[in-house]
Amino acid sequence: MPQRSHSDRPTIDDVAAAAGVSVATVSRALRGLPNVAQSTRQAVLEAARQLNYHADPAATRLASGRTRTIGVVVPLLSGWYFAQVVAGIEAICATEGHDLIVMSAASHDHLDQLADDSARLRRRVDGLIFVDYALADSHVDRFHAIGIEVVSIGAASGGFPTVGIDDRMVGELATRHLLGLGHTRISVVGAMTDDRLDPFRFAVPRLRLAGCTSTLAEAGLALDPALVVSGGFIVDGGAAAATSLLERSGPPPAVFALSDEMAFGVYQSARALGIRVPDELSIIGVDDHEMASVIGLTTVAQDVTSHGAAAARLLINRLASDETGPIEHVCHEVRLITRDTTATARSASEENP
Amino acid sequence: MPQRSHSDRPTIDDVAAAAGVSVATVSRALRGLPNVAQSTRQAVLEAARQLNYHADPAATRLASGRTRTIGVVVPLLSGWYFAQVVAGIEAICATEGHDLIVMSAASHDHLDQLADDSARLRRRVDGLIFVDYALADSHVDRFHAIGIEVVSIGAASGGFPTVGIDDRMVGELATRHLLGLGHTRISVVGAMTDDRLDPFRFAVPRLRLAGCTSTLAEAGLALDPALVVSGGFIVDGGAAAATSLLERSGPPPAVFALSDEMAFGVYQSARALGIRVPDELSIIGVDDHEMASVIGLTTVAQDVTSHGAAAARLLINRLASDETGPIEHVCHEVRLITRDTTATARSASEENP
DNA sequence: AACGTTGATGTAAGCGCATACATCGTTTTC
DNA sequence: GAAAACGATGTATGCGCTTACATCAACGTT
Repeated sequence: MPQRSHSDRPTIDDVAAAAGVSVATVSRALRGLPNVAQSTRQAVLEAARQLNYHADPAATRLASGRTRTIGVVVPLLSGWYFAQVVAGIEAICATEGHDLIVMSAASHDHLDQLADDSARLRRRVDGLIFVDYALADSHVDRFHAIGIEVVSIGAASGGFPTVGIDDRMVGELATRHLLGLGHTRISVVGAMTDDRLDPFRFAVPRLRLAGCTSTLAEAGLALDPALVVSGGFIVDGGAAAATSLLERSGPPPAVFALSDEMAFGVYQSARALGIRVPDELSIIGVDDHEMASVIGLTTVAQDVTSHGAAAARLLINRLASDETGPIEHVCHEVRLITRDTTATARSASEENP
Repeated sequence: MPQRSHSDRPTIDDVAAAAGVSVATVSRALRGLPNVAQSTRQAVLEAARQLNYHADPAATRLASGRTRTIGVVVPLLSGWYFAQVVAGIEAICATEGHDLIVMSAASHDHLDQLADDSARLRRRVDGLIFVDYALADSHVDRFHAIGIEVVSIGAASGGFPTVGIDDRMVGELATRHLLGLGHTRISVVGAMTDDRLDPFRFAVPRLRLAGCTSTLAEAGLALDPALVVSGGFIVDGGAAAATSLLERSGPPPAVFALSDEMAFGVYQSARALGIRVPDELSIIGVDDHEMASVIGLTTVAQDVTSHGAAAARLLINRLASDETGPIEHVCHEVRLITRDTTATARSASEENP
C-alpha cells in the first residue's frame, strides 16, 4: 500500500472537515445536485477552492460507473480528414469536461477485433465515435450490450446516431458543375468498385458515384465504366489511379475525385505527365482541404470539423439523457467552391478525336 | 448504488473462484508478477479467458495509483504537423497498452493555465507529452510535483526529456541549397521576430534562422533584415507574409519558409500574383508535408511521426523505470529533398536590376 | 395537537482492484 | 537434523469516491 505523505492531495474528507459537513454533502454540493442548502453549498465550494480540491477521477469512475471519457476511433490518425474530425470532437469534449481518448483501427479487421473484444473498452469510455467505418448494427449492439453508446460519422444510417452529409448531393453538385462547363466524358476517381480496397468510407464512395450517375442520366448521358477507377482515398491512391487513367491515349476526361486528397494525387500525376490543369484536364474534388485553395482546386466543400463537434454533442447529450430518446441523424450542408482546376471543355471535335 | 444484474461483467473474485485460488494470486498471475507457480498462472489465465475477464481500469487506477494513460498537449489538433505527431504517439500507446488522451492548448496562456491548474490533470494521466511549446522547467516542476512525468517534442532542452531535430542544421541545409543555386538574396518567412506571434514553435524559428544567418556569413553574405518576415506557422501566415514580400518592386528573393505549410502559403501567394515558381521565385520549406510532393516543393525533410513515437517511448520507459535515470534528449535526422520549386538564380544583372 | 411531508444532512456500504503482511510447505545451510 | 531462507499463496485493508437509507428539524394538514 502506498504510504501517504503529509503533502498529499486533499480528499473529500478533508473538504468535508474544512466545511464542517459530511462527505455526502460535499459530494452533492460539488456536483450540483439538489437538496443542498445554498449556504452549505457555498461553504463547500469555498473549502474545496481553498484546498485546491479536485475529485479523483479514478475514484469517481469506480464509484459511479461513469468515466466522463469518450473515445474516437479512426482508420488513420494522420489523415487530414480525421485530424479535422478529432479537432472538432476535442473542442466539445474540452468545454463539456470530458476526456477524449483516440484509437486507430486501420481496417475493418481491426474494427471487428475491437467489437469482438469490446470488453477491453468496457469501463474505459462511456461512448465511442466511429469515423468512416461501415459500422453494422451488430457491431453497435455489442457495444450497447456493455453499456457503451455509439455515434458514427460518415455512415449513412442505422440504429444509432450518425453525422454526415448528403453524399448523393455531393456527386450531383460536382457532376452538374462539370456538365455546366461542357464536359461529357467524366471520370470518377476513388469509386471503390473493389470492396477489398475500401477499409474506410464504405457507403460514401458509392453514394457520391450514384449522385454522379443519376445526374449524368438526367442529362441523357451514361457514365463510361472504363472511366471509373478505384484507389486508396488518399494522395497516393489518387495519383496511382490518375496515372493509369491519364496514360491512356486521347484527351483525358474531366476528373471527379471523390476526395480532395485524391484530387491532389490526380493533380500531381498530371503535373508529372506534363498535362496542363485546367487547360487539358479539369479536376474537381470533395472536402475543401486546407491545401485546396493553395493549388486552386475546385471542390465540393464540407465543414469536417463541425462533423466532429456535432457527433460529440450528440454523444454527450445521449449519455446525459440516459440513452433514451429517438435516434438522431444530423446532415450537414455541402457547397460547391469553384476555383481554378476546372475549365470549359474543349470543343467536341477535340474532345472526341 | 447501481444494482448488479446477473449478467454483469466478471470481477476478479469470479476469476479467483473459477481458478480455485485467491484474488491476490489472480492479480499477480494476470499482471505477470513473480512468485506465482507456472501451473497456477496457467489456470488463472485460462479462467480469465473463459470468463472474458478484463480488470476494470477504474479500480486498477484507484488501487494502484497508475492510470496507464498518457496525455498529449498540442497547440492545434487539426494542423498537419500535430496530427502526425499524435499518430506516432498513438501507435506506441496502442502497442504498449496505454490509453492516449488528447488536449489542445492554443496559446501559452492556455499552457500556463494548464500548469496552474495541474491538479485537474492529477490522477488523470501518468505522463504528458507537450508538442511545440516553450516549456519552462518551472512548468515541468509543477507537474513533477504532482507525480506527472513530462516529455517535450520540439523543445531545445531543459531538465526534462525532449525529442527534436537539429534546427540549426535545418537552416544550414536550406541556405546552402539556395546558395548552391546561386541565390544570394534570401528571404526567411516565419522567423517569428515578433515574440507575440509565436504561441508555438518557440526556439525552433530562431534556431532555423540562426542556421541560415551563420551559413550566409560563412559565404561572406549577410541576411537582409528587410527580408525576414514573420507570420503564423500555417498556410495563411505564409501567404500573408509572402504577399507583403512579393508585392515589393524588383525581382523577389529566394524564399526559405520555416515550415512547408508556410511554403504552401508562399506558393499560393505567388500563384495569385502571377509569379512563376521556380522560374521567377525559388521556394524551400521544412517538414516534407504530404502535399510537398504534390506541388513539387523542395524541402528539408523530417520524420514527424517518429518524433511522436520516440517521445511516447521515452515517456513510457520513464514511467516504467520509476522516473529514475538520466534525462534523455533524442535528436532525429533531417535531409534535403530537392524537387521543383527551387531553381538556379537568374543572372546577377537580372537579380539586381 | 398529533401526524404525515418535505428538505437538508449524515451514516455506512460498497465499487473492483492492489498489496502489506501473515501463513505454510519446501528447500538450503551448517 | 534443526534453523533459516525462500517461494507460493491467502487474508484483509484501503484507494477516494457515490449513493441508498436513516435521521432530524421545520413545516403544513386535519
